[in-house]
Amino acid sequence: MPRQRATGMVTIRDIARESGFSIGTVSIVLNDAPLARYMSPNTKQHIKEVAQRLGYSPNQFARSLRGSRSHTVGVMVIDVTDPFCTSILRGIESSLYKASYLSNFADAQNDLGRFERYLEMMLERRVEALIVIANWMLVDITLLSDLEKHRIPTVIVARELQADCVSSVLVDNQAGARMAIEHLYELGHRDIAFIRGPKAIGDIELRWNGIRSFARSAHLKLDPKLILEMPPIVDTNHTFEVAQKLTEELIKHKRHFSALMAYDDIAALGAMRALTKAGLRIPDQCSVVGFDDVAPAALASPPLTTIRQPMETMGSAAVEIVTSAIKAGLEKREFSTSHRKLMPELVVRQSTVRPE
Amino acid sequence: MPRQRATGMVTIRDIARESGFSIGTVSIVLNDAPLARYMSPNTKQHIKEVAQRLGYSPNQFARSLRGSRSHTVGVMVIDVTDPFCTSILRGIESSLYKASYLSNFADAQNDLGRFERYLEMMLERRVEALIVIANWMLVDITLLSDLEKHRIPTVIVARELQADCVSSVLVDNQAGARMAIEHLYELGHRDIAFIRGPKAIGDIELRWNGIRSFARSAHLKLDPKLILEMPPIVDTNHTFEVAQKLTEELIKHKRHFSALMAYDDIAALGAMRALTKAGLRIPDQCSVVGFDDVAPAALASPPLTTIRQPMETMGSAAVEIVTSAIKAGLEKREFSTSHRKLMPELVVRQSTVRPE
DNA sequence: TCCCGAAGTTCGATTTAAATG
DNA sequence: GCATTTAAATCGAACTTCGGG
Repeated sequence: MPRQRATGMVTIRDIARESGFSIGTVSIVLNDAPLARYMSPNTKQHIKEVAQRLGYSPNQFARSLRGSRSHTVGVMVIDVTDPFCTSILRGIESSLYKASYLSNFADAQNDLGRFERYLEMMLERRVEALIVIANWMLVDITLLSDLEKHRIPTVIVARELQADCVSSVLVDNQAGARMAIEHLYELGHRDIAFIRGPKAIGDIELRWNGIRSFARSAHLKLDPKLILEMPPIVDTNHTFEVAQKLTEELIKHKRHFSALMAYDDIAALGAMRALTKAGLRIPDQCSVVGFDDVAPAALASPPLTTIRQPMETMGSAAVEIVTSAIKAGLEKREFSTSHRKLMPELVVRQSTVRPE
Repeated sequence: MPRQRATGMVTIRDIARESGFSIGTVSIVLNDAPLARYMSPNTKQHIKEVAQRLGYSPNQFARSLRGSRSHTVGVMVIDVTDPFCTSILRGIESSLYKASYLSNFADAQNDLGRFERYLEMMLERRVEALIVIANWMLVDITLLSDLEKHRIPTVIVARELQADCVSSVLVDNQAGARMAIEHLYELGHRDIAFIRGPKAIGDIELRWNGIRSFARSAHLKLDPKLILEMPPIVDTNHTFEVAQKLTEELIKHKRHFSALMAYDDIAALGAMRALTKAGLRIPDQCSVVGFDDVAPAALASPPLTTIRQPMETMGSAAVEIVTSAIKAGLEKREFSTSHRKLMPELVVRQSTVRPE
């Protein structure tokens, strides 16, 4: 009785039978293995043709089982809905593609339970590395031990992490914030309001540090009455509304300020809404600066001046780290974790202008 | 010489050796296979303990090779950077998670070459189904034959597709457009400008049809001078600018209109920029309506009235279709492709108001 | 000895048929 | 014969070894 296969897939056996050569020969030819050097061009040509004709596509399960490589990298996004995360994702996928890796994808949806379950699933599938695109969600440390145990190279993008067994890629938040306030200062603004981000998030605190350090060096006084504090824990879905509320209060109290700087773009857009609703014209009556350069920033009216995080580059950097770690692992070399800090960039658009 | 393993993973063999039972027994116990019914509770207990202690995690490659199931679904996004696509993606991932599938992810980046290469990679990895999240990019028909050949259930989300071997999920574009214009009409608008989408995209033409059919039924005259046509092929990255330009021209020609309706949110935001720059107040001097309800729509000032596509639901529907198709395949039942059309919803925000 | 190709082993888990007390 | 357990075949590809000309 002829072999019966459940799947309609054509295997190396079929190629062998059809071409009249043995399985081994076919394997050698199709993989261009060293031994293929000694094979007659006719044989090679013929086998390749048959493979092409039958639409042969090697079974990765078999291959992976044998070689214990999956050619797959796990990519965990804390929130796919966040444009910041997706820009990084774009960079990651782009680089993975060039390196011929495919990704196992997971959207943690800001939920720690999901995060852990997905981690298990990725481990089961033997991903060769893991890239986590963070946002505000605090990533638990158990993650680290799990991965360390299995010797899977891991990178976290967009989050400062003290742990030493996980690599990281992030922007220089402090420098970025400094660039933003410096921009306002050079335009001539002295009465600047701030929306200060949630203190629970280390990265965002760094932005505040950048502001303070510039203020000190420029002898600029920061008026505490102009500093709006976001609650320590904010669901990112509410950033906009909370920022809007804070700004509305500020306006209601008739504080004077000629510019406003927010810890991220969404908060800046929330502030813009409050200003617009109050009848204030941007930028003539109030300049606004954000941080991130997320897509909606450029779509606002007026378009938002902001600090751009090189999101695609961050994604690519993460891939570079894991691919070299994988290579090192294959060659049994040691590979130490790396922590890359990239420079942001000031993008001047129409929401900032010299004060009247 | 004892067995030497490259990976540090513990296998079923280790459990067998450590527990003193055979490989088969261990497998039966750990999988709760039918035969496990006849096994002594002591044996089961013991084996499970050993597995637990050694931290056994079955090798999915081996499992998949044997069972020819990957428990993986391919998800191809034409553009991850598009917030419309990511909302659908959220729905897909959410449902896949519930069904215990993991996804192989690919971002085609609006590039047909990539699309095809990714298709190959997914085939190699034996995804059990494929979900494509479309946008404007025209998906080639070779895709279909490829998948049909391999009997992999496929769904396209957000695109009308004539082919019968691929399922589809999309919104009722015609009804949606009708809801939008009806909203303006009921507010009292009679001089309505339109930004009409690229004609090359069938779905978007349907929106225009919806408008025309309503106009006919309500005896509303559509002034050709108020109809702005997008060029037939627009890179989505330029939708905003092109829409802005068109609107600026309209304003320059001093045409009178009290409302403007765009074929999607990004175009609507482009129009809003043109209006704002011209000093026109929204909505007092001009109401604006979009389509999609993509994130930036709610963040604009004023927030945009629009037609919401149930994006997450669309993603879930796609997963439902493929999971039942997979189930049918396993049970060797026939499963016909389905084409689901979902209803959009009018979301009234502050960009529309009764005309002065 | 050189070249080409065949045969058999391995990877880890599942499952069937068979063997043990 | 029955209740338990196990050896052996299988999945598909890759690599090592071996043999014929």
